[in-house]
Amino acid sequence: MALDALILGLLDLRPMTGYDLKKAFDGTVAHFWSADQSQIYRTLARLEQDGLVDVRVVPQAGKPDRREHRLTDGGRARLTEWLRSPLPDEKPREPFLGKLFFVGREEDPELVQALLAERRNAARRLLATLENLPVVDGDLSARLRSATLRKGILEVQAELTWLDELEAAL
Amino acid sequence: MALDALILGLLDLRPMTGYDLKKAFDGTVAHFWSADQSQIYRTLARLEQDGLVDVRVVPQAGKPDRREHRLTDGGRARLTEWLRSPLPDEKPREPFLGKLFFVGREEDPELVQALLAERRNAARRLLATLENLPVVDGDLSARLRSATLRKGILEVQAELTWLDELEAAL
DNA sequence: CACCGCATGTAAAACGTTACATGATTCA
DNA sequence: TGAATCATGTAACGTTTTACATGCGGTG
Repeated sequence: MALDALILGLLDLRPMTGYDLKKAFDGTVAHFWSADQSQIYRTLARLEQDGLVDVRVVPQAGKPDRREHRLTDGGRARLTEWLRSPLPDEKPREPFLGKLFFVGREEDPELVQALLAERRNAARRLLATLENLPVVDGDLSARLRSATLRKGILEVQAELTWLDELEAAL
Repeated sequence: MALDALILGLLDLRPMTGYDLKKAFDGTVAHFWSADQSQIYRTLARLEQDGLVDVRVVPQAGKPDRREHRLTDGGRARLTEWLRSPLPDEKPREPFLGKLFFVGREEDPELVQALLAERRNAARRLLATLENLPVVDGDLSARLRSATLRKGILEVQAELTWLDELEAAL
């Protein structure tokens, strides 16, 4: 499962609590994956059971104890295995395009405009978010991470261009 | 659920069997949605139970009867409702970017090359598929459908460009 | 005999929503 | 002072998706 591997990958960067992971999903990797809290905690529990991570409880003053998860050797092996496995087929899921594909039947040009406008707003918000994520320049790892971000940005920009073109054509 | 709505949308174009729908998912709408057979049949059964589609059995010579599904008034209403509902948040799921994000830890430039090459092949195949899909020019509906396809094509092309750039930079 | 057209069934894995709990701290 | 937010986590329940297997009557 990809979520397993992504969690392992994040924990390989540094040990984290479930809470930390949630923030990582909402920040660093938001442009290619999302996961909600309960999903993260459940997965973490399973990874622990499977011996891929272990937990160290770190007391804090004035805050709940941190349950820090870190990779075991088995976890590192699992991550490597995933990185070397073939890519799964993509299965796109784009509700926006789904709507656009069928919205013509409503015979309502304003509805089309509204749909495009809604999407444009979402795209702009996303672009702003991505542009605020830190770009670090450094070794191979850092450059690859930046590249994933760059791809996200290019994609949103391409979408905005496409929207311009489409709105002009209608 | 979006799959419900997409099936309703397709059936609104013309009545279809589950089998026809599967082909539609693998062809016409492949660039923004995928569904497997069992999922389609199960969903059709549910839609029928809910009174959103009904079935007419059409005998054929030398082949199993066709179970043609067509929209009821309720089904059309449901489709309209979906088309007018707000867009859900996107939750990206891109295993490729996930791997790229973490693959640096393997300290293996060849592995990176292989990953990019694998992706490039997939992108090229996808581009070929999309370019072979028919583009119809006509009324609003037709133009919107072409636009979804155009977006798919632009996206893959942007990805190929990004791959060029990235490979050159490494 | 393999494949097409057409479907059914079942189980497991994955994902999401909602609610709850607790002790700081910050902000109006 | 009271409300909101942060930091951390648990739990129950429901929905979605995936994977895989099976059946049957043609046709080339």
